[in-house]
Formats: sequence, structure tokens, C-alpha cells
Amino acid sequence: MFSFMMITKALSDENRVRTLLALNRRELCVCQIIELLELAPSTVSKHMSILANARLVESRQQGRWRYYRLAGDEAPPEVREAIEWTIRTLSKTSRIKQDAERMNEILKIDPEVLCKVHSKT
Amino acid sequence: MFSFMMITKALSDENRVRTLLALNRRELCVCQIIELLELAPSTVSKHMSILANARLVESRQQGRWRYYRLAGDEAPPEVREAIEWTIRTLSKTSRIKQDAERMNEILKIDPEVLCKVHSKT
DNA sequence: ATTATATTTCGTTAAATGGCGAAATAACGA
DNA sequence: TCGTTATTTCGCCATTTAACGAAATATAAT
Repeated sequence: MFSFMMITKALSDENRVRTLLALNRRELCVCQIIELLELAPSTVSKHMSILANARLVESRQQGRWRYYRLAGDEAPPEVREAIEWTIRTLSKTSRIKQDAERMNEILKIDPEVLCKVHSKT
Repeated sequence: MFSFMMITKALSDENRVRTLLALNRRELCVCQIIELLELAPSTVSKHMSILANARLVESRQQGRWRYYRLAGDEAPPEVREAIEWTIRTLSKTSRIKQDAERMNEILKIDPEVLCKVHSKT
């Protein structure tokens, strides 16, 4: 029950759900997620830790960057099922398609450049 | 996206999730749900309207009583999938089994009696 | 070593949420 | 009709949550 509630609470925020969809089929570094959501780095970091505590995402650190990805097949079934339900339900919606287009633009930018922008403002 | 968020917000409260599980395979009248959750009638009513707005439950009025049930097959697929995921994930958990036992006792009580208890206290 | 950079942690604030009781509403029974 | 009863609506309070900026931490580059 506890872990189920962690999942539903994690999914009850729109920005976190958008992030999950953005992670569909690819890893993203935190600064790319910041750019997508247009939120403060500290806010995005909090969101990512909520998703990670629910086990919906995993991460790896590479140098100064941390990359997040969706939980893999080794995750508990309720987690996998939640991810699949979320993607199945939302991937065709206009909001998520918009995000996907914007993410295509973001992916063209060198992450190095992207990060610097955030620290300046 | 909006209706998806309605569902995840509805599922992000433990009392609402317990209610969904209690509704598995049977209708319940509001006073029976009040008895299960041990919350004020007004609180339970609010919870039920959140579940109903998310389309996770439907209701019918019979005399002074309102009966709630899980959404049927005519509900949108994301709703059915959410319900199935929830039941599949939680029906074996100790909390929900406890609730099921308690519900067996509650079902033995005449709803007439049950309701009066709530108005008195 | 020192500086720059990426992310997280902490403290604060505003808004949302869950709880209650009182009052309103709706339906039954005398 | 009038009172009783089941549920909902409303207003209030306490708690939680999402947001931010500042400070802390960790890593890379000079």
C-alpha cells in the first residue's frame, strides 16, 4: 500500500507526468528537463527525487551531469504497469505531443550550453 | 491530460483508494463507507465526489440512500485500466484484507441502523 | 589549489488538500 | 404538513505541497 501511494502521489502532479513522458525511450539530463518544464533547478530536482522514491525513474551520474531514465524491467510490476498505463493514456494527447516537439529542439542544443543558461538567470 | 490528472489525484489519497477496493464486486451505500473509513459524513461525501468526478465510480440514488459502485465497462479505457491496476496491485495487501474483513462485519448490520449511528454522534 | 559548473538541500511562502461541524437539501414516514 | 433521516454544501482550520532563492555539495577544468 505504501509503495502504491508513493506512485499515485508521484503521478498526481502534471509536471512530473510530463517528465515521465519525456523520458519515454530516452535518458535525459536534469538541465534538459529544467528546460522542458521551465522551472527552477531546485524545483525540478525535488520532482525527480519524488519520481525516484516512487521507483518510477532511475538515474546515473556521469561527471557533473545526472541522467534520468524510466524504471526498467527489474522494477516492481506495479511500477511498470503505472508507467505503461501513463504512456498509453497520454502519448497521443496534444500537451504531450507539444512537449515532444519542444524536446526535439532541446535535444539539438549542446547540454553544456543549456546548463550555463540556468545558472546565469 | 486533464482527465488523467483527475484520476491520479483521486488515487493519491489512501482513504479514497481503500474505498475503491471496498467497492470491488459490490455496491455500497454512503453510510457503509463512512463506517469503514471512520470519517465524518461530510468528509466521505467529498471523497466520493472526487472519485465520481474522476469517473472512477458511479452512483444511483435509492430513496434516502445513495449507492456507489465502480465504473463499468462503458467508462473510458484509462479509467478501467486505473481501476484494474489498483485492484490488481492492492487486493492482496494486509491493509485491504483487513478492510475486507471489517466490511464483512459492516454488511451484517442493517444500513438503517448504521446511518442512525452517524447522525447521533 | 582555485574557480566554475551541475545538482541537491534547506528555509520560506502561497496555494491546495483533507479534516470537521453547522447549515442546506432531498426524500421518507407519521 | 411536519418532523426525521441521509447526504451534500459551505466555511473554517491544520497540514501538505509546489514553487523559489540561497547555501551546500560534488565534480570538472584551469
